[in-house]
Amino acid sequence: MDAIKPPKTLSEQTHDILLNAICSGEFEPGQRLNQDEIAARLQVSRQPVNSAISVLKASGFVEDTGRRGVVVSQISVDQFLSIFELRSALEPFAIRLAHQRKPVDAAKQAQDMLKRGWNAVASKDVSLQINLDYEFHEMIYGWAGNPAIRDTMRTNWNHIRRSMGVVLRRGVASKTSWEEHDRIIAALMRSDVELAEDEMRQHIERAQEKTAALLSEC
Amino acid sequence: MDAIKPPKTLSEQTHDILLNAICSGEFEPGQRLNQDEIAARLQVSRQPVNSAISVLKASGFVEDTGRRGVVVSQISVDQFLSIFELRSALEPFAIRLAHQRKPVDAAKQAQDMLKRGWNAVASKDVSLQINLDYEFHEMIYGWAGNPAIRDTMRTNWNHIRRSMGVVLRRGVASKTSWEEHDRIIAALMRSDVELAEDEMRQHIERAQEKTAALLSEC
DNA sequence: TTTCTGAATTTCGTATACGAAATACAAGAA
DNA sequence: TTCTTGTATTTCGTATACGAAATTCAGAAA
Repeated sequence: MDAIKPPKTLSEQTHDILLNAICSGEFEPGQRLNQDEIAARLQVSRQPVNSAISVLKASGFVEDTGRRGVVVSQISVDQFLSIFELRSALEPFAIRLAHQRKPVDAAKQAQDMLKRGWNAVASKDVSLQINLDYEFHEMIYGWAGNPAIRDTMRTNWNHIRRSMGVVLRRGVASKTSWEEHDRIIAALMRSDVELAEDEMRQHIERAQEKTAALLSEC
Repeated sequence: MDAIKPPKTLSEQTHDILLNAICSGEFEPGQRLNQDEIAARLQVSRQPVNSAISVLKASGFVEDTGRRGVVVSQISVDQFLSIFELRSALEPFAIRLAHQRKPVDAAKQAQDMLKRGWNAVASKDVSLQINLDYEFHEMIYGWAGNPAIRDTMRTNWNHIRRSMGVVLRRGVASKTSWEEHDRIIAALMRSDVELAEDEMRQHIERAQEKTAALLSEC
């Protein structure tokens, strides 16, 4: 029997809500975070808000102004590119590990995942597409059996989400993205690691190019 | 003229002190963190302590017991191995980037760094050796010009420090480690990227083997 | 003796209070 | 008018207060 977990604290809930607001684009880069205002809106005292902001500051989603309070961090194109550069090394590596360690029901998981992805593309629901894109990659990290890779990418993903939202909202088709996911899985299931790694590398590079072009526009 | 920076808040100072206590091994894995006790010892109220602990929890250095308060996270051998697996992909990649982007005074920086490293080996000062080992690798990340890699490794490094302390305190010579650093720099300065990458890969693997063996002993 | 039970204690999360520093703004000087 | 300067307001960080939940432990029941 599982132990009963205590429910999330107000501080944690506040953190999650703020993080999501930032990553979904609801709070724009540069926007000031006023503790009183947030506390009032969430119907809590300033204490959990202050605590949540400390965590956000430590993970780089907000930054000190040097003056009063914090603002949502800017999405710098350089930072974005550096994350994709990191991914271009890590994700093919994860594919290699996944090939060695993937569970027996990997094919089944993959089919399910891809199906949900294509449904999202059909539905034109942008935020669902972003979430499923992450879920796809996290599935691979899971197969790779390396928690350090998963944690690293989880943090970076939130930074990417902020940029992706901008891009996808501008109507860039995520159809090609899921075609690439299809091919990655196909190669992996055929145990053609070299090809799977290469498809992944290209997938990342294409996503980077598409996004960077749009980011530098605005 | 540079702007005057506000001094670190008590919350941030408390966080830094606790993080260091955890990573240096002063606080052992499993040890309970009592907010009142810490507050009294640091001569602050519980508020900054609570805030600091929230940040430590988010970054995985402490974990909820499900009961009351938090404890220092266990150093799991699996987690340790996964970080080194991550490094084995990232660090050679960083070398490749560093080769392309290193600054003109890289050779000078490297000589200085290596000299300080060898002095530390001679001095037998364990914590200095650990710090300089990190500084060496961070120098490479700096040359690589990729902030995402640097941030990723900075977080993971604190987890590594906890394990390294155990190993180095048991008298494992860090002499070989600096010999390897020497060879990495030599290859990089000769622009032999393939060799430099390979030396780095081996450096990581050897460090992993040494540490893992000792970790599983205790 | 050992096991159970519930009151006392501890210790957390959160609310509220307070002082300090920054911003906003109005009134006077140029 | 525009610039300066002193004051009121805002808003942060931190201290303190308080209620709730978990732990501890003394005393009763077995």
